[in-house]
Amino acid sequence: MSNRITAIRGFNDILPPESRVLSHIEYTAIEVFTSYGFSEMRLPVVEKTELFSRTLGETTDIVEKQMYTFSDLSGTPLTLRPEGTAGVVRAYIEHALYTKAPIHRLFYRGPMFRYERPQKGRYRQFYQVGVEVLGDEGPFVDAELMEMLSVILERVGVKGAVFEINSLGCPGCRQPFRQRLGGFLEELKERLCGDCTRRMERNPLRALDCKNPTCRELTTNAPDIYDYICEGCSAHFDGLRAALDGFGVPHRVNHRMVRGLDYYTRTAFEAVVDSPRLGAQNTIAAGGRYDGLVKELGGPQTPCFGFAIGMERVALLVDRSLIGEEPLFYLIPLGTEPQQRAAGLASAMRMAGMRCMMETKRGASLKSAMKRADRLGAAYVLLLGEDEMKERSLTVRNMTDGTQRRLPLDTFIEELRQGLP
RNA sequence: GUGGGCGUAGCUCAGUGGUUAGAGCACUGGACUGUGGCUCCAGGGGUCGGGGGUUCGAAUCCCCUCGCCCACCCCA
Repeated sequence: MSNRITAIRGFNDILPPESRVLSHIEYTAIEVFTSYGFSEMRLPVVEKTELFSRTLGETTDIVEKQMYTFSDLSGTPLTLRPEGTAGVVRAYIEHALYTKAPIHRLFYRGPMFRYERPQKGRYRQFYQVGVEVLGDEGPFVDAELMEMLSVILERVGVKGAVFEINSLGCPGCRQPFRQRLGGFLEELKERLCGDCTRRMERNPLRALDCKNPTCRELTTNAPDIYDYICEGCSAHFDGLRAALDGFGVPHRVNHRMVRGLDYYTRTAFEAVVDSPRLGAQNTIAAGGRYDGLVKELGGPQTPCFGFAIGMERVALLVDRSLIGEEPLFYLIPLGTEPQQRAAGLASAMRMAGMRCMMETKRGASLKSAMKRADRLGAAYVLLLGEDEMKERSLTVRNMTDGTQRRLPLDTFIEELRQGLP
């Protein structure tokens, strides 16, 4: 047992029935995305390391210590994608999509990888579905996409999500603010917690997000980004709030919210849920605007907005009773002649869109076959034995209430589909 | 990277120095030879996470190690 090969830390096998929850979220999200005009982009899971180190920021945690980086046999440094946006932008430029339409609405899905210590709602391989709008400067789309996200959450039964929004300004106005904030923190250096003194150099904005009560106290009078952002950014943020009101999306301004990636500009947001089911986590989806990224990667200046949903986190909150399942029909043939006949019947049922399984164990007793049907959660058992064959019929047993009736072989599919007994 | 909790059957766990390590659930079969769930009976299944030590004797005590979970950090 101990020398068996197991999956590696933070890489989980997602088995039924849990896998169904993930599929349900993904399916729902894609359906909603599609209704908002998004199309799928299928992207590689591995990219050149440089793509991430350049776009996410050299000093971000992800780039510094969370990337799965390795060299392939040719010696090229590669990285398992830690997030989706960089790849989308890379592909957008590589295929010159900006020459094909002024605005693109794209979505992606799949696993992301970050080397972190796993805990509830956080894994080394985790799944996201995300969207990106490229070529629209907002702020109306920003709000539209948040509204789209709220629709998805509502459909999968996640209650109590709050949208926290903030403006991070643009490179022009963020720089002075950062400096001013750096100076402010410098003076408090001795009294701030260890984490915050470390944050000061790397990313001073993070200190604003510290949970330590002393730090919170000390930073109550910290400079507010609102006093620094330029007119354009300020108008954009006001526009966003108005648009959110227009869409009826409840939101909360959080001037201290910070994003972990450097490429964000202006709008940043998080969908936050306060629930013990999420463990220490509270963000289930997040995103924002990245108006400078396309240009930085060699494309034309292109304003963009996007977000990603953390599927495992949403899975912790979904209302599982909303995940419906088609009834399962379990076909049990008894004897050689019925067995030969059964394959055709099962095939016809499946063709008609019904979910059907057959007892495949040869010579199994009816009792054990019934037991298997029960365990598989069959809604109905279809019994085909010598008696039935003689009168060209089928015994249908309702596994919930135990009632049975005979239906003719020629018409039973029709009858079952019309009204389930 | 740091801290805490936990590793005994497929799962949930009992057993804290003394025969051959147990229970419930699950699995297979039977009672009930064409009828599941409830009941009863039987059966299969264990390097007690791994290694070392103490002891006449270790699942149990000591040391080391690996793994899982949770939290910090950070994030989806």
